[in-house]
Amino acid sequence: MGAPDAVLIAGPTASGKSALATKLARDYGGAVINTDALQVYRELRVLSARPDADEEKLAPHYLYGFVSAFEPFSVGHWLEAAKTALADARAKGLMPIFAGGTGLYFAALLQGLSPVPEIHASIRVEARQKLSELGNERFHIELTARDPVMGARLNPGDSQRIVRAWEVIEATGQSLAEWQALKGVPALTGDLARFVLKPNRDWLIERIARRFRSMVEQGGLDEVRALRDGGIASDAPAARALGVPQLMAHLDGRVSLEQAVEQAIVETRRYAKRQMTWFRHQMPDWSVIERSDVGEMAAVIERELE
RNA sequence: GCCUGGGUAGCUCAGUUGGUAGAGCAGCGGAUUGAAAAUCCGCGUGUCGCUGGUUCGAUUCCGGCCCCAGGCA
Repeated sequence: MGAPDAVLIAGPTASGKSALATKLARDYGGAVINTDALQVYRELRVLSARPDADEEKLAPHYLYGFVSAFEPFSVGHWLEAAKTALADARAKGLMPIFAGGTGLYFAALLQGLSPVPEIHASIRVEARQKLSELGNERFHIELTARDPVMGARLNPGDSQRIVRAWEVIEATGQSLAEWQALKGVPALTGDLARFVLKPNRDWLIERIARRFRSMVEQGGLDEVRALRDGGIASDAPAARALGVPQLMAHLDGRVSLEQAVEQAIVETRRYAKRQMTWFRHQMPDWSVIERSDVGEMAAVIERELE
């Protein structure tokens, strides 16, 4: 069947995606393109488990640590950057290998995003202020009055989505439901080899705990301290990265380091569970790889690519 | 050895004047369209230490045994 136009590797946190992607990139003359929402942040090398300089030397890497944790960032920004990276890799004759754990980013890549206009920052701020003034229940009632479809679709507790729905109808005069009914344009098409890693759960749980402890030993606290010194907003995406709120609480003297570490490990486990739910239901036709050794995973993929 | 307290969900515990039990945390399942490592929705998963007795019925009452913690020797 020959080489595919691109390889996609999705997997839960700590499943060994990066090492696998790098190995494949070396074996096939490819480039690794980050498909993870947090590994884009420059300031979070350790805590986001970003490949280090040595690993990046083994093969070309795109979209790792390329934005500031203090700047606004979202799927849309990532998708634009991914298109550029994809074109660049192809121009250099490198096989694009998308690797990461963010299901939404893969969805955006493969299906595109609905063409919702950019919402001005002032409206976004206003929406959030309104939510905190009114509280979820009343905010949701108000949203429903203006946008019955989204009001019915969303749960009042779902702060992130009710705010989004509100700001969209406020800024565009149209329901987010109408916008989302307009399909996006896929950014990546062609012959795609798609794989989702599904490690043994006990193995993954063990690895998550071990990895987080080593992150703390390798400077994780310093990264959090830097974010804090920089005055990062507590609702900024990078401030919500796994481990950051917990270590921040420790730096503020509210919990012991051990408590912070344990809590961060629990949160990471939950995240892995959510990721696996996404992969199971949103990516039903991807090839599942149940091995967890990098060499074995690569062998499975290489066999499929023959 | 004796005394006291305790053995109930993965953990910490509550409770049943006798009708096979429920909270928190953990866990499990699900949703997911521009902050997604986010945000949200749903679900108790159990030899009530073991063993006899009383009883229509025992996790609950009584006896014996085992285990844990503390105290006295």
